[in-house]
Amino acid sequence: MGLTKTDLFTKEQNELANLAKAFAHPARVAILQYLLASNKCINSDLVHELGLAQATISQHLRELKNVGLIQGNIEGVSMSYCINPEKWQKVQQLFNGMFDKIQDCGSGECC
Amino acid sequence: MGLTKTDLFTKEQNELANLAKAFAHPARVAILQYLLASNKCINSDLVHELGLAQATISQHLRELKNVGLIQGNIEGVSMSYCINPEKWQKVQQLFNGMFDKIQDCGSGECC
DNA sequence: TCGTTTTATCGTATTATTACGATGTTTAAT
DNA sequence: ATTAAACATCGTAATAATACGATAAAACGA
Repeated sequence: MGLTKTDLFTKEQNELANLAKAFAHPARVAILQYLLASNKCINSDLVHELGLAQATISQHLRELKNVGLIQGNIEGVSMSYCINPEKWQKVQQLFNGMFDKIQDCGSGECC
Repeated sequence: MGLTKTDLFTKEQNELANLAKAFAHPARVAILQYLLASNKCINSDLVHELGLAQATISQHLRELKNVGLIQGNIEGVSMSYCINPEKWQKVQQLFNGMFDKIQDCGSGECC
């Protein structure tokens, strides 16, 4: 127990869940918002911006990179991160594909 | 340690993260998809549908209910669940508010 | 009333996540 | 060559999440 039974679910369900997991921490949301706002990609002055330890930020960045939401480029001494636009679009489509499936239920309650 | 420092982040960031957490498990994604497809709200024949134990399904349903994504109505012996349309719309807006902030970066790489 | 069905909750074992200090590596500047 | 700055990774402590058996409560039918 304590282990998610991924084999019970479809590829899409697991994929969606994994992507959602990337958004499921306020620090990662903050990092993504920071990247969205600054376009010009950033490294970890996120440490100063967010108030978390350097190792912690690095860990969150790795998770975002592992699901493909961001990408990193070496830039001299520092590591420059930015949103991966292709993946970002895919994520948007995947989530909206689910969001849009809601059916109109007249006025008020559905059940 | 091991405890998320919510006080470091904005209300919106924490809210988005909490909602994302609801989507961050394939069983909950599957439950939501099932509800979206059947509109006519369901109880736990999700147990047979998903292959998880009754207690586990109940736990996932409670989490979805706690964030407001679904609502439950007593219907005789059973409990009938359905999507909460108002919340669903809010979630969609919250996520798209973030998704849409991506800036066009010409062709190819952004950084 | 008695038994059945449905579901919520509790207790608990297992695994995952979060956070950070310490350490090592790489790059640039002096 | 030394020093400093920027990161990633390791190790680890603390906490959260996942899954399920067991149990209890509520509603209905026989």
